[in-house]
Amino acid sequence: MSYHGISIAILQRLPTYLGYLKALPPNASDNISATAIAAALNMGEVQVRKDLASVSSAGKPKIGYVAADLIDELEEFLGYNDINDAVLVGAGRLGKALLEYKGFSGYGLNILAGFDVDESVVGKTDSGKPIFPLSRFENLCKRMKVKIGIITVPTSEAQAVCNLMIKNGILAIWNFAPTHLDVPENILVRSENMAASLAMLSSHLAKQLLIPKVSELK
Amino acid sequence: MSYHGISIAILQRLPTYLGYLKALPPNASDNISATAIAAALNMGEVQVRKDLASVSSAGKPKIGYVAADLIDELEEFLGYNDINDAVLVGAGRLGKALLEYKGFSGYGLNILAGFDVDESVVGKTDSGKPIFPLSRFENLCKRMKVKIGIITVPTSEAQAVCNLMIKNGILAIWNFAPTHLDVPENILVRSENMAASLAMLSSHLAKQLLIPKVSELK
DNA sequence: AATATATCGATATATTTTTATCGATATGCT
DNA sequence: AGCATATCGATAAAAATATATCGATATATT
Repeated sequence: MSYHGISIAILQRLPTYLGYLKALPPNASDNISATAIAAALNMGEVQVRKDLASVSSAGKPKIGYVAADLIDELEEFLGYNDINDAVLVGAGRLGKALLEYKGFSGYGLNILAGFDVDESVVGKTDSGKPIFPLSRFENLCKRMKVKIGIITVPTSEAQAVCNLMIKNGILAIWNFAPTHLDVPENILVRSENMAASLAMLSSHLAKQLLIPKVSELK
Repeated sequence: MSYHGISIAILQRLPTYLGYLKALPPNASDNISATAIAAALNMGEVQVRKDLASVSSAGKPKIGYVAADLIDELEEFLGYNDINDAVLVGAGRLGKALLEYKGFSGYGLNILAGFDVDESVVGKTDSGKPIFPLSRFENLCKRMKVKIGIITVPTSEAQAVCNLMIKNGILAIWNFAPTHLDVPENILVRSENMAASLAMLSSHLAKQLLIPKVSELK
Protein backbone atom coordinates (compact mmCIF):
# COMPACT_ATOMS: atom_id res chain seq x y z
CA MET A 1 0.00 0.00 0.00
CA SER A 2 1.25 3.48 -0.68
CA TYR A 3 0.17 7.05 -0.07
CA HIS A 4 0.61 9.71 -2.67
CA GLY A 5 3.08 7.46 -4.39
CA ILE A 6 5.44 6.99 -1.48
CA SER A 7 5.74 3.90 0.63
CA ILE A 8 4.48 3.55 4.16
CA ALA A 9 8.03 3.11 5.38
CA ILE A 10 9.01 6.50 4.03
CA LEU A 11 5.84 8.16 5.27
CA GLN A 12 6.64 6.93 8.75
CA ARG A 13 10.12 8.39 8.68
CA LEU A 14 9.16 11.82 7.38
CA PRO A 15 7.80 13.07 10.72
CA THR A 16 11.13 12.15 12.30
CA TYR A 17 13.01 14.35 9.87
CA LEU A 18 10.53 17.14 10.40
CA GLY A 19 10.87 16.90 14.16
CA TYR A 20 14.62 17.02 13.90
CA LEU A 21 14.61 20.01 11.58
CA LYS A 22 12.20 21.95 13.76
CA ALA A 23 14.36 21.29 16.79
CA LEU A 24 17.45 22.79 15.17
CA PRO A 25 18.72 25.86 17.02
CA PRO A 26 17.63 29.12 15.38
CA ASN A 27 21.21 30.31 15.14
CA ALA A 28 22.15 27.30 13.04
CA SER A 29 22.99 27.52 9.37
CA ASP A 30 20.17 28.01 6.90
CA ASN A 31 21.22 24.86 5.15
CA ILE A 32 21.18 21.26 6.22
CA SER A 33 22.58 18.23 4.45
CA ALA A 34 21.22 14.72 4.28
CA THR A 35 24.56 13.66 5.69
CA ALA A 36 24.05 15.75 8.81
CA ILE A 37 20.47 14.58 9.33
CA ALA A 38 21.51 10.97 8.91
CA ALA A 39 24.32 11.33 11.42
CA ALA A 40 22.04 12.94 13.98
CA LEU A 41 19.32 10.35 13.64
CA ASN A 42 21.55 7.33 13.28
CA MET A 43 20.41 6.48 9.81
CA GLY A 44 21.93 5.84 6.43
CA GLU A 45 22.55 9.02 4.51
CA VAL A 46 21.37 7.54 1.23
CA GLN A 47 18.09 6.63 2.81
CA VAL A 48 17.59 10.13 4.16
CA ARG A 49 18.41 11.62 0.78
CA LYS A 50 16.03 9.29 -0.98
CA ASP A 51 13.25 9.92 1.49
CA LEU A 52 13.67 13.67 1.21
CA ALA A 53 13.67 13.43 -2.56
CA SER A 54 10.04 12.32 -2.38
CA VAL A 55 8.95 15.59 -0.82
CA SER A 56 11.56 18.06 -1.91
CA SER A 57 12.85 19.16 -5.24
CA ALA A 58 15.68 21.33 -3.99
CA GLY A 59 19.02 20.14 -2.67
CA LYS A 60 22.36 21.37 -3.90
CA PRO A 61 25.67 19.55 -3.93
CA LYS A 62 28.04 20.65 -1.19
CA ILE A 63 25.24 22.73 0.38
CA GLY A 64 22.38 20.43 1.13
CA TYR A 65 18.82 21.65 1.53
CA VAL A 66 17.40 24.93 2.74
CA ALA A 67 16.16 23.91 6.15
CA ALA A 68 13.16 26.23 6.20
CA ASP A 69 12.01 25.06 2.78
CA LEU A 70 12.37 21.46 3.79
CA ILE A 71 10.24 22.06 6.87
CA ASP A 72 7.55 23.68 4.74
CA GLU A 73 7.61 20.89 2.22
CA LEU A 74 7.40 18.20 4.88
CA GLU A 75 4.55 19.93 6.68
CA GLU A 76 2.66 20.40 3.46
CA PHE A 77 3.22 16.83 2.44
CA LEU A 78 2.22 15.45 5.82
CA GLY A 79 -0.95 17.49 5.80
CA TYR A 80 -0.10 19.58 8.85
CA ASN A 81 -1.40 22.67 7.14
CA ASP A 82 -4.95 21.58 6.57
CA ILE A 83 -6.48 20.83 9.94
CA ASN A 84 -8.66 17.73 10.13
CA ASP A 85 -11.47 17.47 12.65
CA ALA A 86 -11.78 14.28 14.64
CA VAL A 87 -14.09 12.73 17.19
CA LEU A 88 -13.10 10.39 19.97
CA VAL A 89 -15.17 7.62 21.51
CA GLY A 90 -14.27 6.31 24.94
CA ALA A 91 -13.54 9.01 27.51
CA GLY A 92 -11.60 6.87 29.95
CA ARG A 93 -8.13 7.81 31.10
CA LEU A 94 -6.47 7.39 27.74
CA GLY A 95 -9.34 9.05 25.91
CA LYS A 96 -9.19 12.04 28.22
CA ALA A 97 -5.43 12.24 27.92
CA LEU A 98 -5.75 12.43 24.15
CA LEU A 99 -8.59 14.96 24.39
CA GLU A 100 -6.41 17.17 26.56
CA TYR A 101 -3.21 16.83 24.58
CA LYS A 102 -2.27 20.16 23.08
CA GLY A 103 0.25 18.88 20.60
CA PHE A 104 -2.12 17.46 18.00
CA SER A 105 -2.92 20.82 16.46
CA GLY A 106 0.68 20.96 15.35
CA TYR A 107 0.05 17.77 13.40
CA GLY A 108 -3.11 19.03 11.74
CA LEU A 109 -5.51 17.23 14.06
CA ASN A 110 -8.32 18.87 15.99
CA ILE A 111 -10.36 16.66 18.26
CA LEU A 112 -13.78 18.29 18.40
CA ALA A 113 -15.24 16.24 21.21
CA GLY A 114 -15.25 12.98 23.09
CA PHE A 115 -18.19 10.61 23.50
CA ASP A 116 -18.97 7.95 26.05
CA VAL A 117 -21.87 5.69 26.95
CA ASP A 118 -21.19 6.36 30.61
CA GLU A 119 -23.22 9.48 31.38
CA SER A 120 -21.14 10.15 34.48
CA VAL A 121 -18.15 11.25 32.44
CA VAL A 122 -20.21 13.57 30.25
CA GLY A 123 -19.32 17.21 30.63
CA LYS A 124 -16.13 19.04 29.87
CA THR A 125 -12.50 18.15 30.37
CA ASP A 126 -10.30 20.44 32.44
CA SER A 127 -9.27 22.34 29.37
CA GLY A 128 -12.81 22.62 28.12
CA LYS A 129 -13.18 19.86 25.52
CA PRO A 130 -16.76 18.61 25.58
CA ILE A 131 -17.63 15.01 26.33
CA PHE A 132 -21.07 14.04 25.04
CA PRO A 133 -23.23 10.99 25.55
CA LEU A 134 -22.77 8.54 22.73
CA SER A 135 -26.38 9.09 21.68
CA ARG A 136 -25.34 12.44 20.26
CA PHE A 137 -22.54 10.97 18.18
CA GLU A 138 -24.51 10.60 14.97
CA ASN A 139 -25.83 14.11 14.97
CA LEU A 140 -22.53 15.87 15.61
CA CYS A 141 -20.56 13.61 13.37
CA LYS A 142 -22.73 14.16 10.34
CA ARG A 143 -23.32 17.84 10.96
CA MET A 144 -19.60 18.57 11.20
CA LYS A 145 -18.73 16.13 8.42
CA VAL A 146 -16.03 14.59 10.59
CA LYS A 147 -13.80 12.13 8.77
CA ILE A 148 -11.44 10.93 11.51
CA GLY A 149 -12.49 8.76 14.43
CA ILE A 150 -10.42 7.85 17.47
CA ILE A 151 -11.30 4.70 19.37
CA THR A 152 -10.32 4.51 23.04
CA VAL A 153 -12.92 2.08 24.33
CA PRO A 154 -12.27 -1.40 25.75
CA THR A 155 -11.67 -4.18 23.26
CA SER A 156 -15.16 -5.57 23.75
CA GLU A 157 -16.76 -2.37 22.41
CA ALA A 158 -14.25 -1.50 19.74
CA GLN A 159 -15.83 -3.17 16.72
CA ALA A 160 -19.28 -1.77 17.53
CA VAL A 161 -17.86 1.74 17.86
CA CYS A 162 -15.96 1.23 14.65
CA ASN A 163 -19.15 0.24 12.84
CA LEU A 164 -20.94 3.27 14.26
CA MET A 165 -18.19 5.53 13.01
CA ILE A 166 -18.27 4.10 9.52
CA LYS A 167 -22.05 4.41 9.42
CA ASN A 168 -21.64 8.09 10.14
CA GLY A 169 -19.14 8.88 7.45
CA ILE A 170 -15.81 8.39 9.22
CA LEU A 171 -13.13 7.42 6.70
CA ALA A 172 -10.01 7.02 8.84
CA ILE A 173 -9.85 5.40 12.26
CA TRP A 174 -7.13 5.69 14.87
CA ASN A 175 -7.59 2.65 17.04
CA PHE A 176 -6.14 2.36 20.54
CA ALA A 177 -8.06 -0.78 21.45
CA PRO A 178 -5.80 -3.81 21.23
CA THR A 179 -7.87 -5.62 18.65
CA HIS A 180 -8.27 -6.06 14.93
CA LEU A 181 -11.09 -4.07 13.38
CA ASP A 182 -13.03 -5.29 10.38
CA VAL A 183 -13.70 -2.50 7.93
CA PRO A 184 -14.62 -2.01 4.26
CA GLU A 185 -11.83 -1.44 1.81
CA ASN A 186 -12.11 2.32 1.60
CA ILE A 187 -11.70 2.81 5.36
CA LEU A 188 -8.24 3.12 6.86
CA VAL A 189 -7.54 1.74 10.29
CA ARG A 190 -4.35 2.68 12.03
CA SER A 191 -3.98 0.68 15.20
CA GLU A 192 -1.64 1.86 17.91
CA ASN A 193 -0.12 -1.48 18.64
CA MET A 194 1.06 -1.25 22.24
CA ALA A 195 1.35 -5.01 22.54
CA ALA A 196 3.74 -5.06 19.60
CA SER A 197 5.86 -2.37 21.22
CA LEU A 198 5.98 -4.29 24.45
CA ALA A 199 6.90 -7.44 22.63
CA MET A 200 9.88 -5.63 21.22
CA LEU A 201 11.01 -4.29 24.57
CA SER A 202 10.66 -7.65 26.24
CA SER A 203 12.36 -9.41 23.39
CA HIS A 204 15.29 -7.03 23.60
CA LEU A 205 15.58 -7.54 27.33
CA ALA A 206 15.50 -11.30 27.01
CA LYS A 207 18.37 -11.05 24.56
CA GLN A 208 20.35 -8.57 26.64
CA LEU A 209 19.90 -10.51 29.83
CA LEU A 210 20.63 -13.80 28.10
CA ILE A 211 17.53 -15.55 29.27
CA PRO A 212 17.30 -18.52 26.95
CA LYS A 213 13.89 -19.15 25.42
CA VAL A 214 12.38 -22.58 25.67
CA SER A 215 12.28 -22.65 21.92
CA GLU A 216 16.02 -22.16 21.76
CA LEU A 217 17.06 -24.93 24.12
CA LYS A 218 18.13 -28.20 22.67
CA MET B 1 17.50 -5.94 13.19
CA SER B 2 15.90 -9.09 14.46
CA TYR B 3 14.84 -10.55 17.77
CA HIS B 4 15.38 -14.17 18.61
CA GLY B 5 15.89 -14.81 14.96
CA ILE B 6 12.60 -13.43 13.74
CA SER B 7 12.08 -10.14 11.98
CA ILE B 8 10.49 -7.09 13.53
CA ALA B 9 7.66 -7.33 11.02
CA ILE B 10 6.75 -10.78 12.26
CA LEU B 11 7.17 -9.83 15.90
CA GLN B 12 4.69 -7.03 15.37
CA ARG B 13 2.09 -9.33 13.90
CA LEU B 14 2.31 -12.03 16.55
CA PRO B 15 0.32 -10.11 19.18
CA THR B 16 -2.46 -9.72 16.63
CA TYR B 17 -2.72 -13.46 16.19
CA LEU B 18 -2.63 -13.95 19.93
CA GLY B 19 -5.39 -11.42 20.47
CA TYR B 20 -7.52 -13.09 17.85
CA LEU B 21 -7.00 -16.56 19.30
CA LYS B 22 -7.79 -15.44 22.82
CA ALA B 23 -10.98 -13.82 21.61
CA LEU B 24 -12.27 -17.01 20.05
CA PRO B 25 -15.48 -18.24 21.70
CA PRO B 26 -14.85 -21.02 24.21
CA ASN B 27 -17.32 -23.29 22.48
CA ALA B 28 -15.31 -23.13 19.26
CA SER B 29 -13.32 -26.04 17.91
CA ASP B 30 -10.06 -26.93 19.59
CA ASN B 31 -8.27 -26.46 16.32
CA ILE B 32 -7.68 -23.42 14.19
CA SER B 33 -6.16 -23.19 10.73
CA ALA B 34 -3.92 -20.53 9.30
CA THR B 35 -6.53 -20.18 6.60
CA ALA B 36 -9.20 -19.25 9.14
CA ILE B 37 -6.96 -16.80 10.99
CA ALA B 38 -5.96 -15.15 7.75
CA ALA B 39 -9.56 -14.79 6.64
CA ALA B 40 -10.57 -13.24 9.96
CA LEU B 41 -7.70 -10.76 10.03
CA ASN B 42 -7.67 -9.92 6.35
CA MET B 43 -4.23 -11.26 5.70
CA GLY B 44 -2.56 -13.69 3.36
CA GLU B 45 -2.74 -17.25 4.60
CA VAL B 46 0.82 -18.02 3.63
CA GLN B 47 2.05 -15.15 5.72
CA VAL B 48 0.08 -16.31 8.73
CA ARG B 49 1.42 -19.82 8.33
CA LYS B 50 4.97 -18.61 8.00
CA ASP B 51 4.67 -16.30 10.98
CA LEU B 52 3.24 -19.06 13.13
CA ALA B 53 5.98 -21.41 12.03
CA SER B 54 8.46 -19.19 13.86
CA VAL B 55 6.82 -19.84 17.21
CA SER B 56 5.07 -23.15 16.77
CA SER B 57 6.23 -26.57 15.76
CA ALA B 58 2.82 -28.19 15.56
CA GLY B 59 0.30 -27.82 12.75
CA LYS B 60 -1.32 -30.69 10.93
CA PRO B 61 -2.61 -30.77 7.37
CA LYS B 62 -6.38 -30.56 7.13
CA ILE B 63 -6.57 -29.83 10.87
CA GLY B 64 -4.55 -26.73 11.54
CA TYR B 65 -3.11 -25.90 14.94
CA VAL B 66 -4.29 -26.67 18.45
CA ALA B 67 -5.58 -23.26 19.48
CA ALA B 68 -4.65 -23.59 23.14
CA ASP B 69 -1.11 -24.69 22.32
CA LEU B 70 -0.70 -21.84 19.90
CA ILE B 71 -1.79 -19.36 22.55
CA ASP B 72 0.73 -20.80 24.98
CA GLU B 73 3.52 -20.71 22.46
CA LEU B 74 2.76 -17.13 21.46
CA GLU B 75 2.59 -15.96 25.06
CA GLU B 76 5.81 -17.71 25.89
CA PHE B 77 7.54 -16.31 22.85
CA LEU B 78 6.28 -12.78 23.45
CA GLY B 79 7.47 -12.89 27.03
CA TYR B 80 4.05 -12.50 28.58
CA ASN B 81 4.87 -15.12 31.17
CA ASP B 82 7.86 -13.50 32.79
CA ILE B 83 6.74 -10.16 34.18
CA ASN B 84 9.11 -7.25 33.66
CA ASP B 85 9.18 -4.31 36.03
CA ALA B 86 9.20 -0.83 34.59
CA VAL B 87 9.42 2.74 35.76
CA LEU B 88 7.75 5.73 34.17
CA VAL B 89 9.00 9.29 34.11
CA GLY B 90 6.56 12.11 33.44
CA ALA B 91 3.31 11.85 35.40
CA GLY B 92 1.24 14.13 33.20
CA ARG B 93 -2.03 13.01 31.70
CA LEU B 94 -0.56 10.37 29.44
CA GLY B 95 1.83 9.16 32.11
CA LYS B 96 -0.99 8.78 34.59
CA ALA B 97 -3.16 7.03 32.04
CA LEU B 98 -0.42 4.48 31.49
CA LEU B 99 0.21 4.11 35.23
CA GLU B 100 -3.47 3.34 35.73
CA TYR B 101 -3.91 1.02 32.79
CA LYS B 102 -4.72 -2.45 34.02
CA GLY B 103 -4.06 -4.25 30.78
CA PHE B 104 -0.26 -4.23 30.84
CA SER B 105 0.05 -7.10 33.28
CA GLY B 106 -1.46 -9.30 30.60
CA TYR B 107 1.49 -8.34 28.42
CA GLY B 108 4.08 -9.07 31.06
CA LEU B 109 4.64 -5.46 32.08
CA ASN B 110 4.41 -4.14 35.62
CA ILE B 111 4.91 -0.44 36.10
CA LEU B 112 6.29 -0.07 39.61
CA ALA B 113 6.02 3.68 39.92
CA GLY B 114 5.94 7.01 38.19
CA PHE B 115 8.35 9.90 38.72
CA ASP B 116 8.05 13.60 38.09
CA VAL B 117 10.04 16.74 38.77
CA ASP B 118 6.83 18.53 39.65
CA GLU B 119 6.37 17.84 43.36
CA SER B 120 2.69 18.74 43.14
CA VAL B 121 1.86 15.52 41.30
CA VAL B 122 3.79 13.36 43.77
CA GLY B 123 1.61 10.94 45.74
CA LYS B 124 -0.51 8.10 44.55
CA THR B 125 -2.75 7.63 41.55
CA ASP B 126 -6.41 6.72 42.05
CA SER B 127 -5.61 3.06 41.89
CA GLY B 128 -2.68 3.38 44.26
CA LYS B 129 0.39 3.51 42.01
CA PRO B 130 3.02 5.70 43.65
CA ILE B 131 4.39 8.82 42.00
CA PHE B 132 7.74 9.87 43.41
CA PRO B 133 9.87 12.97 42.98
CA LEU B 134 12.47 12.44 40.30
CA SER B 135 15.19 12.74 42.93
CA ARG B 136 14.29 9.27 44.12
CA PHE B 137 14.58 7.73 40.68
CA GLU B 138 18.14 6.54 41.00
CA ASN B 139 17.64 4.81 44.30
CA LEU B 140 14.52 2.89 43.36
CA CYS B 141 15.71 2.05 39.91
CA LYS B 142 18.93 0.46 41.05
CA ARG B 143 17.48 -1.21 44.09
CA MET B 144 14.77 -2.92 42.06
CA LYS B 145 17.07 -3.59 39.14
CA VAL B 146 14.50 -2.16 36.75
CA LYS B 147 15.31 -2.68 33.09
CA ILE B 148 12.41 -0.95 31.32
CA GLY B 149 11.83 2.78 31.30
CA ILE B 150 8.80 4.63 29.98
CA ILE B 151 9.21 8.24 28.92
CA THR B 152 6.13 10.47 29.00
CA VAL B 153 7.74 13.86 29.48
CA PRO B 154 7.66 16.77 27.02
CA THR B 155 10.06 16.62 24.11
CA SER B 156 12.38 19.15 25.71
CA GLU B 157 13.09 16.85 28.66
CA ALA B 158 13.10 13.53 26.86
CA GLN B 159 16.80 13.17 26.09
CA ALA B 160 17.81 14.12 29.62
CA VAL B 161 15.40 11.58 31.10
CA CYS B 162 16.66 9.01 28.65
CA ASN B 163 20.24 9.63 29.76
CA LEU B 164 19.22 9.35 33.39
CA MET B 165 17.56 6.03 32.71
CA ILE B 166 20.56 4.61 30.95
CA LYS B 167 22.83 5.77 33.75
CA ASN B 168 20.71 3.77 36.13
CA GLY B 169 20.74 0.52 34.27
CA ILE B 170 17.65 0.75 32.07
CA LEU B 171 18.12 -1.34 28.92
CA ALA B 172 14.86 -0.83 27.04
CA ILE B 173 12.99 2.44 26.65
CA TRP B 174 9.41 2.99 25.60
CA ASN B 175 9.33 6.56 24.39
CA PHE B 176 6.12 8.56 24.03
CA ALA B 177 7.84 11.90 23.47
CA PRO B 178 7.75 12.80 19.78
CA THR B 179 11.49 12.97 19.35
CA HIS B 180 14.48 10.90 18.44
CA LEU B 181 16.54 9.66 21.36
CA ASP B 182 20.27 9.14 21.16
CA VAL B 183 21.34 5.96 22.90
CA PRO B 184 24.28 3.53 22.97
CA GLU B 185 24.05 0.45 20.82
CA ASN B 186 22.95 -1.96 23.52
CA ILE B 187 19.90 0.11 24.49
CA LEU B 188 16.62 -0.39 22.66
CA VAL B 189 14.33 2.55 22.09
CA ARG B 190 10.82 1.92 20.92
CA SER B 191 9.14 5.21 20.09
CA GLU B 192 5.40 5.41 19.92
CA ASN B 193 5.23 7.41 16.78
CA MET B 194 1.93 9.28 16.97
CA ALA B 195 2.97 11.71 14.29
CA ALA B 196 3.55 8.86 11.89
CA SER B 197 0.13 7.46 12.64
CA LEU B 198 -1.46 10.81 12.03
CA ALA B 199 0.44 11.21 8.80
CA MET B 200 -1.09 7.99 7.62
CA LEU B 201 -4.62 8.99 8.58
CA SER B 202 -4.28 12.37 6.95
CA SER B 203 -2.72 10.90 3.87
CA HIS B 204 -5.56 8.43 3.51
CA LEU B 205 -8.11 11.19 3.89
CA ALA B 206 -6.45 13.35 1.32
CA LYS B 207 -6.60 10.48 -1.12
CA GLN B 208 -10.18 9.57 -0.28
CA LEU B 209 -11.40 13.11 -0.49
CA LEU B 210 -9.41 13.77 -3.64
CA ILE B 211 -7.67 16.84 -2.38
CA PRO B 212 -4.79 17.24 -4.80
CA LYS B 213 -1.43 17.95 -3.23
CA VAL B 214 0.56 20.88 -4.47
CA SER B 215 3.27 18.47 -5.40
CA GLU B 216 0.94 16.62 -7.72
CA LEU B 217 -0.34 19.57 -9.69
CA LYS B 218 1.21 20.28 -13.03
C1' DA C 1 42.66 29.20 -12.32
C1' DA C 2 43.19 24.66 -10.95
C1' DT C 3 42.29 21.30 -7.46
C1' DA C 4 40.07 19.23 -3.57
C1' DT C 5 35.92 18.20 -1.15
C1' DA C 6 31.18 17.78 0.32
C1' DT C 7 27.05 16.63 -1.31
C1' DC C 8 23.47 15.66 -4.53
C1' DG C 9 20.70 12.66 -7.62
C1' DA C 10 20.57 8.56 -10.27
C1' DT C 11 21.50 3.97 -11.12
C1' DA C 12 22.77 -0.51 -9.66
C1' DT C 13 23.17 -4.10 -6.23
C1' DA C 14 21.90 -6.47 -2.10
C1' DT C 15 18.75 -7.62 1.35
C1' DT C 16 14.41 -8.29 3.33
C1' DT C 17 9.72 -9.21 3.09
C1' DT C 18 5.76 -10.82 0.91
C1' DT C 19 3.34 -13.80 -2.12
C1' DA C 20 2.85 -17.85 -5.07
C1' DT C 21 3.47 -22.69 -6.06
C1' DC C 22 3.71 -27.49 -5.06
C1' DG C 23 4.27 -32.00 -3.04
C1' DA C 24 2.99 -34.33 1.29
C1' DT C 25 -0.40 -35.77 4.65
C1' DA C 26 -4.48 -36.20 7.72
C1' DT C 27 -9.26 -36.71 7.50
C1' DG C 28 -13.89 -37.44 5.51
C1' DC C 29 -16.72 -39.32 1.88
C1' DT C 30 -18.17 -42.67 -1.70
C1' DA D 1 -10.18 -49.14 0.02
C1' DG D 2 -9.69 -45.47 -2.93
C1' DC D 3 -10.44 -40.69 -3.90
C1' DA D 4 -11.33 -35.82 -2.86
C1' DT D 5 -10.17 -31.98 -0.04
C1' DA D 6 -8.23 -28.92 3.37
C1' DT D 7 -4.21 -27.71 5.12
C1' DC D 8 0.60 -27.89 6.19
C1' DG D 9 5.60 -26.96 5.40
C1' DA D 10 9.07 -26.02 2.10
C1' DT D 11 10.84 -23.96 -1.81
C1' DA D 12 10.68 -20.60 -5.42
C1' DA D 13 9.40 -16.22 -7.40
C1' DA D 14 8.17 -11.49 -6.97
C1' DA D 15 7.97 -7.18 -4.83
C1' DA D 16 9.45 -3.88 -1.72
C1' DT D 17 13.03 -1.80 0.80
C1' DA D 18 17.58 -0.58 2.00
C1' DT D 19 22.39 0.11 0.77
C1' DA D 20 26.28 0.93 -2.19
C1' DT D 21 28.45 3.11 -6.09
C1' DC D 22 29.38 6.77 -9.20
C1' DG D 23 29.34 10.84 -12.10
C1' DA D 24 27.97 15.71 -11.68
C1' DT D 25 28.17 20.11 -9.43
C1' DA D 26 28.64 23.92 -6.08
C1' DT D 27 31.78 25.86 -3.01
C1' DA D 28 36.23 26.34 -0.61
C1' DT D 29 41.25 26.13 -0.83
C1' DT D 30 45.68 26.53 -2.80
